[in-house]
Amino acid sequence: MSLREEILEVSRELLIKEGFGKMSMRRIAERADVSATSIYLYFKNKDDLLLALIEESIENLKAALMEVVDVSKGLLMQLEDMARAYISYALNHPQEYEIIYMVRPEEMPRYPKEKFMNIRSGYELLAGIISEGHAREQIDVEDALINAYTLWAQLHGVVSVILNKRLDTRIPQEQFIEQALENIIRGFVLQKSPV
Amino acid sequence: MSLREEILEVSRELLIKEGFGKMSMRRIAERADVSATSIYLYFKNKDDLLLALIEESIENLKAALMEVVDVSKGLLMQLEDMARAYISYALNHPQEYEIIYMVRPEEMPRYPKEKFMNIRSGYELLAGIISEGHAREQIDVEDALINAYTLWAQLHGVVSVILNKRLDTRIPQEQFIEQALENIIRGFVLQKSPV
DNA sequence: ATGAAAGGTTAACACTGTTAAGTAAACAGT
DNA sequence: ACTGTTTACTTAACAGTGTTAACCTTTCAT
Repeated sequence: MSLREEILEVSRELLIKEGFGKMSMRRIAERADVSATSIYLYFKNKDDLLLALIEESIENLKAALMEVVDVSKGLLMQLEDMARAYISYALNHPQEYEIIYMVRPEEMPRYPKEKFMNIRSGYELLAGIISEGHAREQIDVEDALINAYTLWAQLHGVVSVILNKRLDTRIPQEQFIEQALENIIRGFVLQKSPV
Repeated sequence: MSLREEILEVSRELLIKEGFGKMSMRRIAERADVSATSIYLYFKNKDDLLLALIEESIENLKAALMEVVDVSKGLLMQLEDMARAYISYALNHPQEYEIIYMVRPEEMPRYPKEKFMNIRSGYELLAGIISEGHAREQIDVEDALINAYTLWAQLHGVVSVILNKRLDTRIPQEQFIEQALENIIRGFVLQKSPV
């Protein structure tokens, strides 16, 4: 295993087990048994390293979504499955999920859009399914890509509130998720033109 | 103006004008013309100061929502107005909005739930309106509070995607917002039992 | 007048990301 | 076999961070 790969592995482990706050260059270096500056031989800076982790996380998230894709199932069912898979992944891998939304383009001007475009590719998967649903005339949406984004955004909001511990203690998490899913799917799917 | 108030004011100005990254204790102190350690006379630590700013921001956000409340308007219209007000506030005061979701309870164990409960009071406003709509039988929801949270979560997701610059460059922001609003409101409002 | 409290200060600790300069081993060309 | 260069790494240092301990003054109450 190359040092670059080891740094990535150690970083990810540190991130997951100890949290983002503990993921410092020196700590990573220590666990990889090299000096802190060696990291800079393989990553331009911490954001660059973070970005590599983000890309891995996006891949994992995408893989988790892909797993539940089942074209035989019909659009509505498929969307719900994906939405549930999205939420499950986020709640089961909180740190991995959260770094995806942690690094900002404006805070790392050295990395222009291209990298973030790549990151966005997760949306394409969703857009593809929506498009397919449209083609099969199960749904009537103006623009599959926009709807993929709104769906994604809504799901992100739901998991974000939970992960940020902003959910009222009076509300059971399960019930919140079910209600949110119901609202989101309904709001999306009823674009189906009345046949 | 007390030093405590001045620290808050300077912090807010620094946060808004220079961004969260530039808001360091020493910089705040410099602008308030005191030593950095003086801040600790009025705030236990940086998170405590941040929490005070968050509370102010929540108040501002709530005030912005209150402004558009118009009970003569009917539930659907009112919800849409509030949703738009929420998005507008977030986009027009990005730094103020973002710190609301920045500090985490688990990262500041010294502040237990009580403070965050207070922060949550913004949701109550929304829940109130939904309850009222329910009372007037304009809507049939099982639990107004849960629905207030799901609505809030979805709105947060929408602004979050925009503020985090995760929106695909192919998608015009305006169009994204309109589509999201449409989906969110529809998903929520069609719980109205068919009369 | 004396003691205590209020409201500040300076110095220091243990961190952080990052850069510059240096070293030691491996390799290539003549 | 002796060069010169590249590769992979290190140490030392800079400038910054949040935070604590210890120390001054000034104000105030008894």
